[in-house]
Amino acid sequence: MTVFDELKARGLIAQLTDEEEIKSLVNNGKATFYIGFDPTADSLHVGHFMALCLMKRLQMAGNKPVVLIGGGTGMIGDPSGRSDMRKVLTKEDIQHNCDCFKKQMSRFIDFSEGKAIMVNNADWLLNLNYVELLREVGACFSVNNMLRAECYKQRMANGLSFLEFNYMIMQSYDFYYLYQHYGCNMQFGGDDQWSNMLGGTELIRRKLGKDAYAMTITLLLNSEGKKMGKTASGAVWLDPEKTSPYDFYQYWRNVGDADVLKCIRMLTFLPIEEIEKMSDWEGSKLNEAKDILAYELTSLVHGKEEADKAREASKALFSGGGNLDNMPTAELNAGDFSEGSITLINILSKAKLVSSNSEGRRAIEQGGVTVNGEKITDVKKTYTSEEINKEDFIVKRGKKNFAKIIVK
RNA sequence: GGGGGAAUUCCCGAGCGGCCAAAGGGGGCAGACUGUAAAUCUGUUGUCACUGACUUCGGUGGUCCGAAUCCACCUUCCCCCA
Repeated sequence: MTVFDELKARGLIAQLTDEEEIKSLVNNGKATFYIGFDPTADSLHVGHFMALCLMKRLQMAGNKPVVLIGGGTGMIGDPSGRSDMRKVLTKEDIQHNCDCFKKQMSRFIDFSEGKAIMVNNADWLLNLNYVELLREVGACFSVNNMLRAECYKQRMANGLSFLEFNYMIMQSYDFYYLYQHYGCNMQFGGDDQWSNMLGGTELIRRKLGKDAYAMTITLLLNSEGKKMGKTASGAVWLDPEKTSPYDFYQYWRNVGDADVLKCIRMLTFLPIEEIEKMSDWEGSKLNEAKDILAYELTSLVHGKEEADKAREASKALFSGGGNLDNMPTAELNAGDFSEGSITLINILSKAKLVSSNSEGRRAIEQGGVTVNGEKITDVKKTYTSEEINKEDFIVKRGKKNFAKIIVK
């Protein structure tokens, strides 16, 4: 199966400018393509992961990826898919984030000589001269057309600043620049980037009379139409410091029935034939698919060893048996005890199982807290360090939040 | 530049000078049911030393015994006119 057909079969492709042309470029390893990453945080998250996978797939087929870090565009902020303005980042923040991105990406993409390159659009955007730019590319854009773009429409209600309005022009300029300097003939991006990307192909056509192509990746939405990779407390990060491998594993272990296969198809590198076999799994059999999904992704992102640990811990906690050594652990020290004992509420909050004492109290009152399998409903319950260290001391809040407590 | 309107808790959104930690919905959390799923039902959802106290309604001052609510100024946003 060709790369292109594979992408298609996995449902990764959302929109294309020219299917035949893109197909032939990509399948023959003739594409030099770029994907832009805005350095709005100090870690990549699941949304970026899709793009990284796509790059990897295409790189394996002989195409050359250009990773564009938006050090320059990051100073403007992309209004696409947002109803309010982004926080304006400082130069220092952006630089820091760029550095973090580079480190994480190197895990996935082979940046060795001639295989792939990484560029930062700050290098050319920041030196642009306003009037020159207006004359050079400003004339190629129609405000009428821009305002018709979906990404701006959504913002018209709440107000769109001129700063953000220019984002499309900057992104288009990037493509134009990369085309000229690196022979970059294709741009990929999230589906929400479509109009920005078209701006680029259009600019290249007008300025250079050449064809360049754009393709968008399907946004990974769950069955309710919400972006996946987001939890109530924020994104699911690829950085183990921000989202532990265990939590990462659990996130995928808990996807809804309706979304498992889609996720496996779009995010893992399992052969399609193997995935097709799972398509008639139902009911509790689907739980196996969830385990496969969680394991595959964790091992792609954090390595096999971490994936094994996360799987072990999950087995131990949810189905009994197994190895408890790898479960999330919280350490207490002598200072946490007063008069030789510590309240259960304090343990909960030290282990970060709850975010405030009030929440801990509530959890206990509602029967949501278990210590070594025994439900505790006494809000004032206390423990001594001997009791905690006697054997494994497992505190559980709700069904899915565990911590092993150790006193040093 | 002129005129009008808005800012409330995680989000949307109600809010009479005291009965306001602030209606309702969404989301979150917990319980029941399950398959670590979904749906449903119930409880809960500012903080703490939790029958009490403390801090919150864009910001700063003021009026008042008492302010989310009234006044002044400031900030930000929306709408109409130019």
